[in-house]
Amino acid sequence: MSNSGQFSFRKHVAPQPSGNIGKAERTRAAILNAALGIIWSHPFRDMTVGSLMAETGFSRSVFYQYFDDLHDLMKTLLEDLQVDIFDVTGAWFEGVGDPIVLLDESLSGLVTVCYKFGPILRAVDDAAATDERFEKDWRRFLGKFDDAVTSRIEADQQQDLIPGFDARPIAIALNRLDAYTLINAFGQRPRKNPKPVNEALSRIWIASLYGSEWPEKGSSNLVRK
Amino acid sequence: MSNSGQFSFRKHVAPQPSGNIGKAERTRAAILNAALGIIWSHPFRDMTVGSLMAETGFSRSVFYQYFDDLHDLMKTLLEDLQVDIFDVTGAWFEGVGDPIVLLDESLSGLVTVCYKFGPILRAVDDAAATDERFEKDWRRFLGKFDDAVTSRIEADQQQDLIPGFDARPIAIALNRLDAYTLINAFGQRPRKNPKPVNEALSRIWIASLYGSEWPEKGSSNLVRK
DNA sequence: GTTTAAATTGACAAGATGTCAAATTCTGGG
DNA sequence: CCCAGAATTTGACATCTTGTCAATTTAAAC
Repeated sequence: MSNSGQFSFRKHVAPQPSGNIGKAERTRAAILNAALGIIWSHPFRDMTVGSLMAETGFSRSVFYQYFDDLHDLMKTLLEDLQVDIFDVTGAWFEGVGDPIVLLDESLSGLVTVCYKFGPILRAVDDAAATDERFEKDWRRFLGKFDDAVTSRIEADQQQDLIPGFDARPIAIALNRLDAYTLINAFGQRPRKNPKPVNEALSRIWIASLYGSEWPEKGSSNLVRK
Repeated sequence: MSNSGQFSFRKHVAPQPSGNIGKAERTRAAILNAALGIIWSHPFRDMTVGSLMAETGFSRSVFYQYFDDLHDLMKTLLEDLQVDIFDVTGAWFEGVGDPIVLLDESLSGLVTVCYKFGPILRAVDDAAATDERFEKDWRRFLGKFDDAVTSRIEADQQQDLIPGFDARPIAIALNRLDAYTLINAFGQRPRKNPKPVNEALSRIWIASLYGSEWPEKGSSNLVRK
């Protein structure tokens, strides 16, 4: 899905013995494209195998030749999304340079990708609610980020760039912040303006991790009146 | 749902002309209790009208005498939850006293309630994915918090307790942080330990809103090596 | 061109939903 | 105590969606 939106699934088209492209691969790609088309303008709950295959012109049973069910199809979409997202957020995770600058870069990359693929992200989350196996896939996806963020925080803590709190709960919380703020903002059209979203996420991440001064509970200078 | 868990739906039981309780009310309550019982140990997707009514001993069609569909039932559960949550988070919203202390109180109240009713919260979110009308209810619910938090932030900004950023995007982001961190932690058993969750949320909210020192991008004292 | 494997189809059984008319059970007035 | 009317409950039905299968059509290799 590194291409720009709805159509053409080069990624899924395996090379053919001859220079030609197999019918099967073309059919599979057509189904995936039809799915994207639906997801872009309708919630996941409105996509049935029937409505999906109607878009393609093939009969309904063809679907089952290529996918186990709709959630299996969503898994493919999620895998593509995962590549794009890890690509674009790599900077901070690798961590060479000013961590605040890197974090800012990673977040704005994330916002850009999710702005582009917001409806897919939303469909993935919706689909996870209705299928046990796919829910696990979605959790695994989020879990990878939880691990990566936890590691990054712990590394920076060892250098005293980040105060020494329990990293994992914060990592989990910040990832849920991202995922659901982005789904809320870009999950359906009309999508919100990405700028304020980006600023909000940056502010919260940076304040939580690198904001150096920690007000004490009851610190007098913050008491009203 | 101010009572402690699965059973007894006094709230839904209307007073009777005579001291007695109508059969209808009892049936309705039995259905709601059965729903809670299911939600506590199974994901929402496994609850069908059939499985639900099997628990009650009534026939499946009785369900439709009392609710339009499962989402209509979930709406009732959400409404109860909403009361409990607004109850317990009121402190910071009203805002008389040290705002950091108040915020901390509100958050720990929220954690307590969600620890108690986590599976319901999760079921509500899952249910929202499968029904248009109920999704709107869930959004309205979150929206009320978005409004309340935005107001509170703006009020504190006017007193220079909080820096003058665009309040609404931050409010939305922080509410998604809460909702989905809590669903993740307490939405299914075994629930996580509430203490670290509470600490993580407090840290993030307080740092984002009242953390006074804001590191600049590229500030040299944070560059590695 | 024929053969063999892949791709596609239509028909089917199972499970869930929401509706309805009919049957049963309550309730209050005589 | 009994009965009429209302409230409650039931079983059967039509519809939709899903996933499977055997049969048929189409494409590729020899």
